[in-house]
Amino acid sequence: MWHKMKQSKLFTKTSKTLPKDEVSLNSQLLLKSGFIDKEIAGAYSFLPLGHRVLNKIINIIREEMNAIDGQEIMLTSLQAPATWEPTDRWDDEKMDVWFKTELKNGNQLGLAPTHEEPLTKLMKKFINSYKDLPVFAYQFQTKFRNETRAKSGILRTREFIMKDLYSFGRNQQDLDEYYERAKAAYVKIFDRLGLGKITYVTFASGGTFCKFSHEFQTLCEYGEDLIYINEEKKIAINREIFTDDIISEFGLKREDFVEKKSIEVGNIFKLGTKFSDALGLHYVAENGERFPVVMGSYGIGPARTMGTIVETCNDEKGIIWPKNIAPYHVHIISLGKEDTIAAESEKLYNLLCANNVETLWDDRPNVNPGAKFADSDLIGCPIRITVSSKNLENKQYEVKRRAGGNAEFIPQENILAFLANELK
RNA sequence: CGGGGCGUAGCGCAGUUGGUAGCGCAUCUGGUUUGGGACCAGAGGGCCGCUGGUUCGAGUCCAGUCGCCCCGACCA
Repeated sequence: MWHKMKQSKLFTKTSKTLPKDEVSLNSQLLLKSGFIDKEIAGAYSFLPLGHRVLNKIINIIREEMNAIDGQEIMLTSLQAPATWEPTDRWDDEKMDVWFKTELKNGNQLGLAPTHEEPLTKLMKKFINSYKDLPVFAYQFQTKFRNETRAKSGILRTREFIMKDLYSFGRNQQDLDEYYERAKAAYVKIFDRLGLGKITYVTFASGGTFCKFSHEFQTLCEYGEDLIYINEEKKIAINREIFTDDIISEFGLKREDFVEKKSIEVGNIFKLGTKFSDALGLHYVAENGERFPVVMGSYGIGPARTMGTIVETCNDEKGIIWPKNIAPYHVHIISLGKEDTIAAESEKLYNLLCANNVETLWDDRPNVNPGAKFADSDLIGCPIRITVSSKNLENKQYEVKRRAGGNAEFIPQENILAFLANELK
């Protein structure tokens, strides 16, 4: 990953105005700051700053998936009907979000909205014996869903990257064990992304093979989900299963819960043998008997998570990125046209870059201080360092945290130590 | 998919009873500025979403259509 950027070379620009019909805060802030661009309703492009943030989110998720023995793959989006017919999900009545097209020869083709079927089919080529199990595969891959109504900026789009991991085990115990590992990994991920304190693991509707699935719901007034929280017992329940029967299973009453709006940022689900039965994914056990593989699926939407972070981490001036996913750690602001300012700024820029501090340098010569500060607040890097003649005279750098607080004046020779402590 | 709103320069908007399109921001040139989105002077930029109709004449009136946003329904 590139660690440095001069703002004069950054092709995107910030904007003072917005398309009037952009209402969601995440799209307003991300469009204004030049992180993303809207192509059509429900389809956004990621520009240099936005792409960096998205990749940082992806990398954190990747590290945690690798830590629970996930093997990264990438499946194709192009899907033939035959793969989906065994589960009856080619039918538009059953799966109403298909984008369908056809080949030159007239054969039908769909753009995958999810990947259980093709991956189950793929695994038939590699899973034969109990010795091949358990196995875990995941990908960061583009999903296409023909939503009737795209909305809420990058929170609900028709094309989006999804991290989907699938587990393949010998039996329910394999599945249950891995499910708990995945749940713990998800908790860690949202913690590292800066959403830990406001993200709840909720009980959600299950399916044929288990009573509940779990969702990771981040509290947010702009969210489209409703969850019910009991802080005492650390229980949260999705609206769709918040019924008297289920509430009583937890030994609680309706009034023991607080209703909150939230955004679904992750979902883990026990699939059981639904797909392995339908597509014929079996293994031979030690005693020679054949069994269907027991599966689970585990999803996170990195772009939706990015939008959620913007929705929850901002002030009236712009975005306040958590340090782990900020596009750059430090934003250097050079004030004044003097040669010494430019030279001293460049010295600092090179020093930080050489020490792996990701740095954006506002080196634009003819931009007024007010505009530079406003841009810096909007873009939202965690640390701003102002280089001006006033500070240079005192051999200091002026440092300000985007999250708040007053500026601090750090002796020049201490700047690396200060940043190392600040960014650890 | 139902309901509502909106399409005029890159963005925000104005456009009178129908008479041949304008303002601010942004951009370009020159100059003056430089600690919280500067100022002056000049310049470029338009299929008025699209198609059809009414009319001597349509950004404006009528019909259709496409697109965008919001609410709802839907949403492993």
